[in-house]
Amino acid sequence: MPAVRPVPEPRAPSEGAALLEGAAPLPRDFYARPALVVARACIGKVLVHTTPEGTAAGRIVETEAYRGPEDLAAHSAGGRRTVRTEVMFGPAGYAYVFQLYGMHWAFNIVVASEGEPHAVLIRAIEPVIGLPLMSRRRGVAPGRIELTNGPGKLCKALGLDRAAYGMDVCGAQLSLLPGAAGPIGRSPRINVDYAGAWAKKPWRFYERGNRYVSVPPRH
DNA sequence: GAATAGATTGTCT
DNA sequence: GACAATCTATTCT
Repeated sequence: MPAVRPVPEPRAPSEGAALLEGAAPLPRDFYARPALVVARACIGKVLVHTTPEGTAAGRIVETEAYRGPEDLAAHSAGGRRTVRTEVMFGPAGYAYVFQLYGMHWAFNIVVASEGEPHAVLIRAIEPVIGLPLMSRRRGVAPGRIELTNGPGKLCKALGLDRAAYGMDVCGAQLSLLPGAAGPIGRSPRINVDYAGAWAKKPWRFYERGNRYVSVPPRH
């Protein structure tokens, strides 16, 4: 028996399909709120991305808030405004996608008000729709947590890359759908040790007990 | 289970 | 030219 974290079963495909039919995307004002509020509110919501290959979606189970220019862990630290960070300075509800380590992509949603370069990083999802598509993109069997338990992995699974930079997250191709969350935990953000005191802030949110959370929280 | 190294490229100094 | 909001395979214990 593998080691033990509580294991919610993945939603049945029928449940996912029903979810897709009924729900309207969360409106832009969902994102136009403080970063910590949105980061927490995103837990349990369903991130959906549709491409010519098909639709894939998952429940968000882990997020992090980034709040430049003060936050030294943010790419917008110190008000740094470049081609890469530009979208963060615009209105809420658009995608900030960046590449890291030369080969992985990470997906964020711009939040707060225009001119405030804040974003919420989506770090892990629990697959809900398009399991075969995600499995094919990742080269990982459906049902394995390695499908989507990390920022780079979920981007690959959902087909999110540079093409999604600046994309509207309130649109037909890319959106969040309503969803409920279980108990929510907090911890410091992952791999931002370079940010000094800012690295210690408990700005990571996750659904407690969800096996898709990328880095197992202590307790 | 834990620790390590290697992959690989856009972005910024 | 350095390095990154990571992932994987491999090599220990």
